[in-house]
Amino acid sequence: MPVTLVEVAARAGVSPATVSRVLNGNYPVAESTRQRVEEAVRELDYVVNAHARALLHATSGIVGVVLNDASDPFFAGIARGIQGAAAETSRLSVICNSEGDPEQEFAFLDLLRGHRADAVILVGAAPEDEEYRAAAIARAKGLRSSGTRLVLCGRPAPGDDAPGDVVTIDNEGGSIAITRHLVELGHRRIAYVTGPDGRSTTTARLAGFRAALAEAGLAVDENLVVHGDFSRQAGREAVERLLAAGHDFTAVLAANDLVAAGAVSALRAAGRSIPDDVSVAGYDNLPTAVDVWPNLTTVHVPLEEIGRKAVELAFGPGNAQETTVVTVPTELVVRDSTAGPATG
Amino acid sequence: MPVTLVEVAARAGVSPATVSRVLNGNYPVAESTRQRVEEAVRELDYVVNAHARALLHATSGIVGVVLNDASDPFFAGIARGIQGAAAETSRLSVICNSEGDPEQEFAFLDLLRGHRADAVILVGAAPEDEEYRAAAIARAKGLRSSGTRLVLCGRPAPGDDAPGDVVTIDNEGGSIAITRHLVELGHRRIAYVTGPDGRSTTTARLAGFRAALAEAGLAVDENLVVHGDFSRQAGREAVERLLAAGHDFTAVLAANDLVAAGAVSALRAAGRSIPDDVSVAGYDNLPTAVDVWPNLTTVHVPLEEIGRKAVELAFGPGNAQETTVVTVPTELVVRDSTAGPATG
DNA sequence: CTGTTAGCGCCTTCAG
DNA sequence: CTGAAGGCGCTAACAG
Repeated sequence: MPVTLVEVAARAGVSPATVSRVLNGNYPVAESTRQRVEEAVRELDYVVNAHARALLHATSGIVGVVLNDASDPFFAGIARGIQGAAAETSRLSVICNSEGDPEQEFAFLDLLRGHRADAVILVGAAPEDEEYRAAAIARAKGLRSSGTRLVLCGRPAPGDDAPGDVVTIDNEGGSIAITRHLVELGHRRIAYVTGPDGRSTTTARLAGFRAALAEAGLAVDENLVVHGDFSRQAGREAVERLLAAGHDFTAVLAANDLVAAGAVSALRAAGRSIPDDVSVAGYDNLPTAVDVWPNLTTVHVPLEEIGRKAVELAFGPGNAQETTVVTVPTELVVRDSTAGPATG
Repeated sequence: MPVTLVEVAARAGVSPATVSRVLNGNYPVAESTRQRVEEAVRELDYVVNAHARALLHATSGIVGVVLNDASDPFFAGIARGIQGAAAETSRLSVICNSEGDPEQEFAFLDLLRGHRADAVILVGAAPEDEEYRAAAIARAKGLRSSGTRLVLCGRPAPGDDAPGDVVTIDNEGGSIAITRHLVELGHRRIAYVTGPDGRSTTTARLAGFRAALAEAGLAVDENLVVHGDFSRQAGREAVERLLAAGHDFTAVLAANDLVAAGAVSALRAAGRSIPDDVSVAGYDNLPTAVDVWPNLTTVHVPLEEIGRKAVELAFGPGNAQETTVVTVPTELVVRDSTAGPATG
């Protein structure tokens, strides 16, 4: 049904080859011919068929972004950076929500491979089990053999031999910084509401927490370490459980700002004032961190920059076999939700 | 570079057609042959070329989503609904951020047309000027002539003759409801921080505000109507300006929850307590509405449902010339940020 | 049940 | 500078 190049050629009274040359502009065409063709294009409202073109070039101009959930501000921030950078190379970004389900993730990877994506950027923490790792490596190899570049974003490489560049976040460093901040304020009993178990991000942030406490000569009370996912609700429920169990703590460190926001509601509902009774700290410095009252102390993660970096790696010069690993730094942001513990 | 169907055929010792039949499964093939083919596919790690396929079918299995900014929770919510519904019809969603720039929006529309998208869903308020309208209608016709379905989401149809189904939000109704709520609480001097000027959503919500006040026999003080965009910062700045100008008001109605969150910070910074000194109400019932303290009274907009509806319309039976318009209802959600004005 | 043939829409030689 | 021809990878007839 759509207009084809042949029809344009007929209308302009030239051969299809000439139309193609005008369209691509990379070949000499007489000015008068060009004008006639351009007019025909306009009159017929012709748009080239991207598939026919992709079939010839074995490339598609699309960048696949596979992430858990684009409505989560963490992923949204990275996706935003990717889109911006991809658009600058005039490529279309395709965002795919895997809902954190490895099966869906792999399905999207195959789909994207079928579409001959120029690059696929896989965003977010990875499951840490062996089976997943093996499958991920296989997928990575498959993508490369199809000529699709792969960049991992916010997760470590699945293995040394796996192809694909990597943009990781200094999660452990940020976690150390914010834990130190609490310790320096005088907190000794700090609750930690982590992300989902067995995910690389969770592990790294938790490791930072433990490292900072160890450094200060403080023991970790395992009763105060609660698992959840990266949602408000998880934060709320975790703190409710902690409170119900009668555990004693003067600060809550959360896996991210959403969790922290949930923690804040739970504490407030229990009549604890923040930061006077309990300090709360988040992670990621999501936009909502300043909606929460008091504004959250958190760790800034340069989300958009991470996305841009990923695109840079995908299409940068290091187009070869080597895999580049970039680690973006994080930075402590002190706001109003943390203070010294109540004396006594 | 990628493996082709012909190579698979050679490996399995059959003809390309047979491989195709195995792959598509819609044609009888001997069990033994099928197994040999499947093995070859596995060994070679073959994935069909989606472009070659699309070239035959004149369809691509992709749904284009064009919106201002996927990291904005309003758009993220709708996009989420679209993705879910599109996935159920095993179609890939392509999200494109236009940054609210009509030119980019049109560029994406053309791009998507070139990719022979099965449908394009255009999300968000539209500029209200004539020039844009004309261009939008032209694009809509172009898409239809290429066999791409168009659905408008959160905006009215550009014209009676423009093709494309529409999912609109009852913005005016929601605005009336929340304004009435404030009036019933006893507020008489209500500030309104609107969205960007000349956008359909802004106009509808403002109209609702005016209608509800008129209904109550109240005059609108134009000094209290301030324009901004749909951001926290706009909310903060608008309220700062209102305060600086010494205007007197007992409630702030915001264009959306982000703006309301900004308004809350500005008020708090000025030492006003909410809702005791000033009531604040938002719109959209974004996730962050419950991060703000006090939790925001707002108007619920069923974002995901809107997205799902849009996909339904795109691929539903009403596949014909007619354009369907669906208006989704909104609902008042009363939380803690609104109360009666301080007496005196 | 399986192979052969033609062609989707475009671009890229190769001639003219 | 322009046209004709072949083929990218796949599938839908048409034979067998």
